[in-house]
Amino acid sequence: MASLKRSKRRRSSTVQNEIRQTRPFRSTAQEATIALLRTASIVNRALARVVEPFGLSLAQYNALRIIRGAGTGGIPTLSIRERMIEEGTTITRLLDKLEEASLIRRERTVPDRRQVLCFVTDDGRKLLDTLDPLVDAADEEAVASLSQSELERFIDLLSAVRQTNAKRGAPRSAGPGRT
Amino acid sequence: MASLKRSKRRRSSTVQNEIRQTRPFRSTAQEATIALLRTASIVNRALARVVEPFGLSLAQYNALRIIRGAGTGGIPTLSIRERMIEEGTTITRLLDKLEEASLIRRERTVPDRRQVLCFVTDDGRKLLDTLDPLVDAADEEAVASLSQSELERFIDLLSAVRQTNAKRGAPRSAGPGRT
DNA sequence: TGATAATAGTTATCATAGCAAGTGTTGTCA
DNA sequence: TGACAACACTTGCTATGATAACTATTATCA
Repeated sequence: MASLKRSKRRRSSTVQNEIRQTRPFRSTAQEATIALLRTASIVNRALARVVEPFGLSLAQYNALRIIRGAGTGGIPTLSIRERMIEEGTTITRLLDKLEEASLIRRERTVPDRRQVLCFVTDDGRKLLDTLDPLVDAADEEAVASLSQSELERFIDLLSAVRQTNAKRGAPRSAGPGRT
Repeated sequence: MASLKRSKRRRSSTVQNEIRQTRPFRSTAQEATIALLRTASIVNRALARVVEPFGLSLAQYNALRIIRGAGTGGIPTLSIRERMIEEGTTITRLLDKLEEASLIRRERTVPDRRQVLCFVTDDGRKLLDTLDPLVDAADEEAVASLSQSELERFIDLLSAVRQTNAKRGAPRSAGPGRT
């Protein structure tokens, strides 16, 4: 995967060619947001196609991984939601499905009976063991056109964009939840 | 909006802090795809909130803009779909809504009665005239943390990612449809 | 200790996305 | 010219996401 030669790239944009808009983008900012959304949509579907044959949506797979990542102590429902890619999503039904499929198990906590802790089951762990290498490969493929340094630059730029938008609009929990 | 000082940024990742995963990302590629999806999700919702008060989803707004962009000649239904951010989406019902709201009008073409041309109405144009500056502002805000040169770099990187993924997975029409 | 607020989830509602199958129209070609 | 393929949507179905309202439990504090 040779890194792209784009050192002298003309500022006439590829998204514009792809979308074939009659008039040019009204601003570079607009071009960037559209490129971002479009790219994410494409990558999202590519990844979704990897896990769907196993009966999971991408969101379910991510939730399952988050639950496994929490270890033997389990993780409360809302903590999962905070860590999901889509932050606002309704987590309960997603977990219902995972529980129906015996991939996780849930139980109310002892001192605080409001909380529900989630644990991955052996079945869940087994499924993840199967899926992880496939998803890893898909991740690599998705960004295969970027060199390692481009990748890091890419991550930095994305972080910067998130940081501006995290303040207003997508409030995240403040305190450092334990993990 | 001064561009961020990140010249010597440590490679310990912000997404990782945000998502507070117990174990680190398994690869830079994984970190990048998650950062991409998460960032897009945040920006998507920020933009959606701008147009929703006007009764439009972001997808509807985009479709409406595409139709307007086609000019007085109109644009066939499937050409709209090709240019949408979400490529696979079912466009018919989306257009139904726009037509119900009198923002567009549709008619079968004369020689080829399979096609349905879409035109923006005066109401639609008026609504866009109201929305455009708001969306423009939201676009600028979404990427406000990036300098102009960072923006262009960002767009380049996104283009590169799309190009790898466009081949397999998200087949786009080949020929240059007229516009 | 009893009212009120804050937490942690759950449920309801509605709109949209994704996929697949169906319909009507045109093109191709024996 | 008649069958079959290709095209341009359209419709049905299921699942997911966004919001908001609701329930149960715990914390606060006069």
